[in-house]
Amino acid sequence: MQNQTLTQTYKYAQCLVNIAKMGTKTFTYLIGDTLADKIKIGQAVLLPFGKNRTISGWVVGFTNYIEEGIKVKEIAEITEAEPLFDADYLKLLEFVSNYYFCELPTVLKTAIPEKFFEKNAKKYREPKIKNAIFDGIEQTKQNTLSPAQQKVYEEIVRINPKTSLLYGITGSGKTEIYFKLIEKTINEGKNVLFLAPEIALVTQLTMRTAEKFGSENVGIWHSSIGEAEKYKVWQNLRQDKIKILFGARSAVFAPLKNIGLIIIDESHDTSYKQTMPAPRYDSRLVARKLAELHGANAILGSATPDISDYYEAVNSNSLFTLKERYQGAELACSTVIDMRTERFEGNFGIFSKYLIQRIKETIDEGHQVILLINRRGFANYSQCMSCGEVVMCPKCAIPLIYHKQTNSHKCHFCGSEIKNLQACPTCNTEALENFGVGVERVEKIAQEIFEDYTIARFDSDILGKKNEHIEILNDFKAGKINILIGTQMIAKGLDNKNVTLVGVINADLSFNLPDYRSTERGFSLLTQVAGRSGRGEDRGQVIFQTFNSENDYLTLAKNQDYENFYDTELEVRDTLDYPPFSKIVRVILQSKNEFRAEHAAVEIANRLNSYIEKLSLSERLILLGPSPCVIEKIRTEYRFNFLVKNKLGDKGHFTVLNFLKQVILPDDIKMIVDVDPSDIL
DNA sequence: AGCACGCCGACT
DNA sequence: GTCGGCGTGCTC
Repeated sequence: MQNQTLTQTYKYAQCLVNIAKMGTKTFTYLIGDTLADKIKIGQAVLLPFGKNRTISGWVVGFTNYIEEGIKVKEIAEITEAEPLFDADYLKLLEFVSNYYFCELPTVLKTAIPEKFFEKNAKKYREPKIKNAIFDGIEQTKQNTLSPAQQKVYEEIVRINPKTSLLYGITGSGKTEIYFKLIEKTINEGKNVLFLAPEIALVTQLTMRTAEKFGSENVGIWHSSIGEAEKYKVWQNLRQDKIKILFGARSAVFAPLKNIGLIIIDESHDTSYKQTMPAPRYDSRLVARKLAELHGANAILGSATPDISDYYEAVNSNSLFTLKERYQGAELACSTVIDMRTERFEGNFGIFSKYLIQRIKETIDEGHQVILLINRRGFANYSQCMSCGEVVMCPKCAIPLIYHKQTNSHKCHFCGSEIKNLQACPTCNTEALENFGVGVERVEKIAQEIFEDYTIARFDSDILGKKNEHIEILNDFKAGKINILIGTQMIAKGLDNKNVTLVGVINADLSFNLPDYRSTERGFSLLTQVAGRSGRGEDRGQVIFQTFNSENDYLTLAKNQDYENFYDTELEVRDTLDYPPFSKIVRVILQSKNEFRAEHAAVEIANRLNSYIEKLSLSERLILLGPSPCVIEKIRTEYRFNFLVKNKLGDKGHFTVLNFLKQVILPDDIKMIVDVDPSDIL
């Protein structure tokens, strides 16, 4: 890519055009005399295109060379005085485009506010923005670090790896270390990017940071920030007016300047990876690339690190460990309750006698309870007691799940909803029964058992109502709610010192998905939710209910023993050639026609296989499949997939992608390439 | 994405 | 003969 300061010596600009189907192809335009010293990389421009058409585009390079037979046109005008991004930023987008197998304009669309894509960029009006979350915030004094925190902080500074992994058990006070590092970075005159896995956590952290560093220095960037505000923040970032930027996944693309430190909190969280739509990027990897471009440091922090991150840290002397809880709190003690014994003794309910007793005792002592049931809705599936059919989504190959709150059957994949379903869709008999346990059923039964206590539910179905989830969390923190029942959403970030009991209604749910990462996710979820208990002065307890008390992973989660979990899991990954011993590229072929999807998958997999054989790379590029996806149909599209396990690093990666690049498919078959997939359902 | 060019069927 | 169907291909 050409140096943007040398524009005067170039006659032509290479431009990306704002037309999705044109892909990454660039078009060469003449730079007119009036624009000669103004056009830089990242400039938004209007371009004459075809007959009688003007479209918007972006300058991505310069040249003096014109291919034969091409009649160049001249750039019509500049739509934004300042360039939107610089050459380094473009490198970041190109990295995403190349590594994640998607066109550059697709990456650009994810990265850049919509405002910059409007057909004929209109005059920009100053948006009215009220930063409500900063209201009433005043700067407060710094907290001091505990000796353990101080030691880790000093180690990180001394060893100074490009990427560090801060492994600290739940409640060990990783945030205090982040703040100390932020302070150091800012004192050195550099800026900080702070990523958190979801918006609620971003908001919490932003408030804490604004208190410490002043709200004028802090910015926010995530998908719920309005377009007008994003535009404004973008300009502020380009003018280097923001020192600390907080955000979720997409914030890696915010044009923060002069970055000295990138923090990725709860780095094990799968929401850092975008699965739909393309670009299917992992913001953790992009963040590391960004750090490299800025010469910055990156810090990953987690109580349950991603297996691959931990492996890498162990093998590169960049692992930093916090093993004690902050301010002397102890880890919760754990109890496993075997629900088979419970049934044998005549209790067929979803609450064990012990859990019921402990819930009552805990609340009567003035403490609070969290119950985890990792399943939305009321039940697991609805079955007709007349014909035996399970009610399925009309578009997807998964059961519809009854939701009591809305009196509807919902598909948890495509979101389609059937209201007030009385009779079986197959035989039309009114004999539907709900089987299995979801969060709504737990709520209903809890209301019956604990009728004197206040109970609230917290799951993604209440997120629709604007502020309800914030209100519930505030009420819970204020002690107005005795029992909070929720899905995995309650496992993240809740820091309520009065919670001393966490009950996991069905600990088995987390381990049994047909996916190589399901044990990792299950262990992480159980450890994280256990970490919500006993964060104050009083020791906490976690109760795991299970039908499979011999499950080794449950025992490891019970003991909150990440290191042993890591050793166990690493061995499994090694034998099966899964990450970190390989990198995975997943290829999905989908079509409304089942046979054609399957045929395409078989065809492409076969051709890829012989391609790999021809290059004598079969030992290190291992194909798995093709086979129907675990979820065989989504939104009426049939899905087949195969995996490529790559043990050859970048060379293997681009060998596979280069092969896939030249695959041509008919319109009715789509190919989805998911690099480093977060699940393989 | 648009828009032109192009090569076959049914109409005044 | 010619009006118009939308398949194919190009746009710096």
